[in-house]
Amino acid sequence: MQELNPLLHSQLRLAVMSILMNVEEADFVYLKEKTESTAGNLSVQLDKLASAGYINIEKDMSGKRPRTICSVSDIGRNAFIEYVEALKSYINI
Amino acid sequence: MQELNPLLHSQLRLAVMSILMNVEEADFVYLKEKTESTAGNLSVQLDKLASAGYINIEKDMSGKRPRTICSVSDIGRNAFIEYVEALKSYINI
DNA sequence: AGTATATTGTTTATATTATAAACCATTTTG
DNA sequence: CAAAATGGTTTATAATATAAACAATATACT
Repeated sequence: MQELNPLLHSQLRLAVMSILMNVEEADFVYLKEKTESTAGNLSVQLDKLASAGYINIEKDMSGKRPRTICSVSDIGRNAFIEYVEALKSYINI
Repeated sequence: MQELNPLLHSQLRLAVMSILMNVEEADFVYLKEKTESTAGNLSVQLDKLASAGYINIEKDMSGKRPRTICSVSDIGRNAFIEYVEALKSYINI
């Protein structure tokens, strides 16, 4: 059986990646609402994805309020695709 | 976003369920080899699946060596199917 | 104007989970 | 008979996810 990338095999991180795979970019607040997560949890998981190079995080302080903008990187996109392939071997689709 | 049943969203437990979905039954040794897990880890995860009623465990001591035989229950089968459906909303298949 | 509340996060603490190490009973092998 | 293998379980440790507490600024209220 193939191994499931542990970084992606987490509900919240998978949700974030899933969203980012389908949009150019998404900010912290949007991700928080979409995933229905707490800010703390989201913050931690975004850091992990960024540390692995799966997403790019840009902190924009130019506006009145801080804004954290995330987008998936090529590495992240490939990892996600590989994860999905591995997953398919568990659930027969 | 739908929630992913935490009991199934674990690599080893998912692997076990995935195997059991496709066979009548499987014993401890077979599951251990297929999943390449340690005995301790497998023992714990099988217990969890059994506690949730997802699998039936029959301990056969009739032979020379003990034998632990597992099979998926109806509850487990339904939970697995639901899990897969939820998962599909994350990875667009 | 000054205080209260909301926004946008981060950091730290706690609970849960997964994993591995240690152990036990029996059985086979040399 | 002693040593190793089989088939596990129990307990300890490491990793992870989650939540609670905190901080800095911005907006709203009186």
